[in-house]
Amino acid sequence: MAAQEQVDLLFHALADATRRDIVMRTMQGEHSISSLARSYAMSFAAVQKHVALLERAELVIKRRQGREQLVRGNVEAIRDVHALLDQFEAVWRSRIDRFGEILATDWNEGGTT
Amino acid sequence: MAAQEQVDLLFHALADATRRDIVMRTMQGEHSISSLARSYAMSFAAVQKHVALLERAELVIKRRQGREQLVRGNVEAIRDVHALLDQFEAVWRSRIDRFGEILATDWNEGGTT
DNA sequence: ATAATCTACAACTATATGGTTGTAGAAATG
DNA sequence: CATTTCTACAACCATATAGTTGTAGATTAT
Repeated sequence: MAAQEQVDLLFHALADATRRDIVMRTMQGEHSISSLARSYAMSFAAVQKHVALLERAELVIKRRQGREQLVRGNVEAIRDVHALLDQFEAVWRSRIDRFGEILATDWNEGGTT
Repeated sequence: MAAQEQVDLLFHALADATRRDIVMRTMQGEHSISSLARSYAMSFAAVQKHVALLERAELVIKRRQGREQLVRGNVEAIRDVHALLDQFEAVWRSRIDRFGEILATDWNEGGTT
């Protein structure tokens, strides 16, 4: 899969509150799909679809233990997204540097809100 | 709009290569919708839809200048996404701290790759 | 004044997505 | 061994999305 498609998938996977919650829970510790499914007001199959999408986005990793699949969050993928956002910010910063807009530094840049 | 819906929108807006490119270009400097549209192999109306979605996600800001709308990137929204990702990483870190897995610290944590 | 450019949106189409129900196999439990 | 639990996926439906074409008004250029 091309890099851009993987990036599409990463952001798309996080564009849903249920999936974000699954990632958050599995960052804390491993969960089976059934135990995850018990937390959401939707069918088991729906949760399973969410987990499958998260796996394709490499935001979670599954490992089988007997009849159960245990799911754990993958912090490396979060760091990948982080790095992409850093690129956006770097472009914005280079714009300020280029124009040398002194007023720009008055924009609460990284400061108090 | 609820906070979670806005987060959905933010990640969804970034889940498309064309929209990411629009954000990147407008982080560098203001562009009219027409000048943006000339960069992509799709209709003007399609690009306009993308810009509208980015505006709803607050990733870009529009200002009218005569008959043109000038679009500029909004780094604050990028920082909002950043902060969300930091929360995921914080949860992952607290898991490591809780278990006190010494081996975990050998995982190139924040170090050389 | 007229033509060109820019923008906005409606209506449409094809595809993708989110969730459900149903079926079925593997493993754990009693 | 029988039952229960867990998982995987197909087929379906309703809704959302991505892009197109067409129409129209506002602004700028000639």
